[in-house]
Amino acid sequence: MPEIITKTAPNRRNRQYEKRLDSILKAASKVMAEVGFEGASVRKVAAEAKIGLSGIYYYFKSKDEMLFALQESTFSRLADTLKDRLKKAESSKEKLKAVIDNHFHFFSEHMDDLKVCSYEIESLSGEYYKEVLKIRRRYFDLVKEVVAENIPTGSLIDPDLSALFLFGSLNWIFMWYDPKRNADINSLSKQLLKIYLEGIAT
Amino acid sequence: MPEIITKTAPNRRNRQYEKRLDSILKAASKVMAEVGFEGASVRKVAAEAKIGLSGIYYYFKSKDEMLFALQESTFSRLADTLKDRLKKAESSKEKLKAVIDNHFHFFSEHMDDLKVCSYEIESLSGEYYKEVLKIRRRYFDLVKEVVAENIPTGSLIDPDLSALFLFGSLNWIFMWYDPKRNADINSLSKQLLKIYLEGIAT
DNA sequence: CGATAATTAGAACGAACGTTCGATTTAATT
DNA sequence: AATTAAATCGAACGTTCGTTCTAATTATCG
Repeated sequence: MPEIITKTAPNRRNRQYEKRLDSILKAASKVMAEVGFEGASVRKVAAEAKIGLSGIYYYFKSKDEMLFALQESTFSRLADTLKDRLKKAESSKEKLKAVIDNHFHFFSEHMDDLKVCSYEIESLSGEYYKEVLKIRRRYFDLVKEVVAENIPTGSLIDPDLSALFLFGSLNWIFMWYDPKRNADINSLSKQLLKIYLEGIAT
Repeated sequence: MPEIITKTAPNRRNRQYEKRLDSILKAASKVMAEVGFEGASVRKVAAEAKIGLSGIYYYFKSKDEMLFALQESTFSRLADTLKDRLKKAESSKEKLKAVIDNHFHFFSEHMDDLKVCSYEIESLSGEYYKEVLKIRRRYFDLVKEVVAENIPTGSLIDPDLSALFLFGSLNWIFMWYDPKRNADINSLSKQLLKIYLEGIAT
């Protein structure tokens, strides 16, 4: 039963600590996005981060904690940028556009991070798992509310289901998106918004 | 560079061979769905299949081949049931309903198989990877055609993108579906069809 | 039953795994 | 420059990994 307390650096004299930690997380997300959490050995992550194997354990007490830190950091950033965008949106439709835009843009800028977050929840267990679930839940509720606003009153459409289907379209992008081949993100975003609001048959 | 030739059983006198092979594939999909391909050790699969560790290698020459066989078998069945349903459909809309129904029903009956197929493509490499890609491509094209039929002429909607978004909604179900909590499959299917055709805002 | 082939089991291989530890190097403070 | 703490390193630990043997078992056929 791991404790989840953000390691508070004790008055560090060397200011490189945070940067090093970030660079390890970046390496971790790159390796894990490529070969999955189980396949991402601590040795590979260490090599990618240009640090010794044991050096990793100066920053994380276990491989699990590393994944947890990565997920927490990523989801926090994703939710923060969404909240910012939502503030600026003035209609329900604009809010929905903000959700889709934010997700796709965040994806295009942090593919590895988001991929790991999307596919490696079940690799966590115990307290780590529960905590990440809570963070995800908050993000989901945020989106669900926006979705609900776009469903006319009296409609038979279920907001929960709709939001889940939307998440599917948003996250499945990992399976096919190729920066070289595919259209720009804004075009993707526009198309999904149109389909999700009006359907393909209109 | 592995050869991909379906092992032709040489006039077996013991008819248990096929059943044993199926039981191993079933065990493999169960374990892999739970802990992923990397996490699914051959020992765990063997234990689940109630066979000795080395017994596995009588049926498969490597762990990779096991995953390949599982994916090939699953996708073949999925595509076959879809083709059957499409034959019976009489309108474009009914065809689309067939696609969604088929996918969700296949999911509910073979969750483990489909989960592994959805998330473990990249675990394959070389010839195995290429071959599975071809099979997936065929299935995708099948669906894309149905999607395209449902897009009015002159519409700005891109069939490829639409199909990909649909696949997202269909496959993301792994992330949230709980047989105990969620509504029945038919209800899910209906909702997605409605949303996908008409949007949430109508 | 005896022969033959199909199937399983057990032990072993080197390699890679996550983690720990003590020693060493680097940087900041006096 | 000396001291102290932060940061890194290399070696080693016990396990587990995928795979390969050879021997034993089982089922089928003459």
